[in-house]
Amino acid sequence: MASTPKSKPATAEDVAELAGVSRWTVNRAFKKDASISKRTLDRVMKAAARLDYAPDLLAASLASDRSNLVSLLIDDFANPHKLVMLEALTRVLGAHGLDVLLVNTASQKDTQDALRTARQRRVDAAVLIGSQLSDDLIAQAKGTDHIGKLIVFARLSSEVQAVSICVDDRSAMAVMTDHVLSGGYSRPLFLAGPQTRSAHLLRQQTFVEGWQSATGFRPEDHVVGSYDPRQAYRQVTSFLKGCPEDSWPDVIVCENDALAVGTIDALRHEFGRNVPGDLAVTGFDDTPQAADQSYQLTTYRQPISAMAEALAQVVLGQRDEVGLDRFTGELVIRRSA
Amino acid sequence: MASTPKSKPATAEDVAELAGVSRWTVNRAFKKDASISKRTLDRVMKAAARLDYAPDLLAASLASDRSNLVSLLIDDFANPHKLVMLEALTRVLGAHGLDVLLVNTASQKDTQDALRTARQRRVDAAVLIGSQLSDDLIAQAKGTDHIGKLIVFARLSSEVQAVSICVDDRSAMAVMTDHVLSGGYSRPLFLAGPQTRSAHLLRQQTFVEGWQSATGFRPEDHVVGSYDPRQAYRQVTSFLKGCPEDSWPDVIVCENDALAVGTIDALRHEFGRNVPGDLAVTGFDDTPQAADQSYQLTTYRQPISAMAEALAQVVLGQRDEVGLDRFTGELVIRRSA
DNA sequence: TTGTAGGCGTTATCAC
DNA sequence: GTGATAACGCCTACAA
Repeated sequence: MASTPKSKPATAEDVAELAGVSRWTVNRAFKKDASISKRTLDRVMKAAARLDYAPDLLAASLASDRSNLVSLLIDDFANPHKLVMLEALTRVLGAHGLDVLLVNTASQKDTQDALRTARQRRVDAAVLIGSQLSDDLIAQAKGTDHIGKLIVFARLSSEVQAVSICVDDRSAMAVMTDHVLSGGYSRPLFLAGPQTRSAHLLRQQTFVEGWQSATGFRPEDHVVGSYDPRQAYRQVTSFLKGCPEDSWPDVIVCENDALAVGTIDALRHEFGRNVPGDLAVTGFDDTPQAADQSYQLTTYRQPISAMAEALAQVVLGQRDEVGLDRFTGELVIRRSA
Repeated sequence: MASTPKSKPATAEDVAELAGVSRWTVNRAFKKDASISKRTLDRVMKAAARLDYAPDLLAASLASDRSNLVSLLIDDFANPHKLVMLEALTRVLGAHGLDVLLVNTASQKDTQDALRTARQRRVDAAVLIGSQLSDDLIAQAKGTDHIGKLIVFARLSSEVQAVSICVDDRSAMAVMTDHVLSGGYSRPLFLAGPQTRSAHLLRQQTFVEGWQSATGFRPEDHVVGSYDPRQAYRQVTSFLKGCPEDSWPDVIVCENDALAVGTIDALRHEFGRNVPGDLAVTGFDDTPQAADQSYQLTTYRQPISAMAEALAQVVLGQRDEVGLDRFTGELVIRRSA
């Protein structure tokens, strides 16, 4: 129907000719401000429709130095929460006219590459949603200076070159700590994810110190190598197998839901324990699984959509970059603790 | 360290000047064939390194009409299997030098938009990983003709404009049917996902007809509105509540794991049944969850990485487009059936 | 409101 | 092997 199939796409020039105007007028017609008369605009749009014309974003980016592209770097696809974030980010950024470049940075080299291509594609921002090594990578990254903006999403970064968009881990974990304290448990265990930099230990630190100052006892902790439910399953299993029966925890506070889900499974299937009957467990993130009847996980829900919204505004330069690491979510109390 | 921070990125021109060659030589140095003398190449590369130069992909795409960009359209983030696909696709395409544009096409309008921007960004291919409406959308889509390639991934499409990369549903489901038949069940139920076009009914049809021709009985079926474990949970619950006790199925064959997981949860938590003790369940996809102790789901594993590899080759024009809808995976037998 | 230069940083192609 | 010319399709000025 429209235009000539199999041929090259129409350009502003073609439309201009058909509409009887200059091609600059055509380009203007496709911008929001559009200082153009209604009549010519109509004519242009009609011609454009007939030729199935749409402005070339490559040429536009090249000329304007704004790509409306954001690249998302993810190094961990084992945590189901990543899918939730991707959904929110693509939805919200898309609504703002920003396209998303998704990059799998499973290896360190990949992250360097990703940052380099991000620059080569002139992305307006590179967003790290990685769990691991973010800070080290940012610090090392060559060419970081030419990337529009460097943003760490859903994780606090201590790197000054980057801006963090995340919840206030300290206050979030304080709320969780209070809840756990009110449960009357006496032997808590904190299950942490991969240890990288100091900023990442905030949840653990907040819980441990909060508990200690309230009870006088310093909780145990254990570290899992990645935010993967299956790995948590294995590590929790071997850890608890090494624990004398009488020194078992009665509540396991996990750094996030991925760890919590693996923990609950291990407790059930490796040790035949009930949650919360024999042992309580808490998470962080409120992934879809957390709400399942099988888990009914007490957790903390981050305002992902609002955070994504903030990200969009930062990228578009419509928002001040202060307070972005102070988002507040809410405690979701279910049956697991 | 390198170059001048906060300034604009270096161009080939800058490097040329520093290396004492012309800028065309610089550009040539950055291509694989590189018809260039070793000495000048060294000089150029050294200069490039000093200036932290990297070719501008926007300009390259504009001039060459190849963007090395593939856009992935996803309309359903509730199915955890999507994360597995995204991991494989980003990993494999990335290894081939293809970047991935991720687009959330939750609404029909979004898909049209996505296809349009795909064209505007001159993607080399648009890949639909949607579960719903793919065919209708493809058929309606304006501007489809200007998109390098239109590919439907992990789903058979009957649309001629698109090429499907997927397993042979018929043979895959035949294998599953045989397995279920050998289990000695007598009242199977097929749980299907959203019904769209005929191609999508292949698994159901294969199972139903296979069972019928083997036993003489035509299995019941039930339809779930989306590939969402939680929705499956609800719909299975209400469906079974309407079933007289004596006409309950003894095996539920699900179109995929998302439905199977929701089904198992519903059986356990709404009806107190055991799987496979009281009832067997099968899935399709072999998502990570399927391997969990909680489910131990018998399912069918698609060769996602190989399919992603094929996709890369098709996009790069290195592969014939035949047999792409005939991939073969393997039956994964666990405890659920 | 509309038209005009000049330039964005490459690639393709042809000279040397 | 290297240099040069002409696109690629648009945007930011500025002039009419």
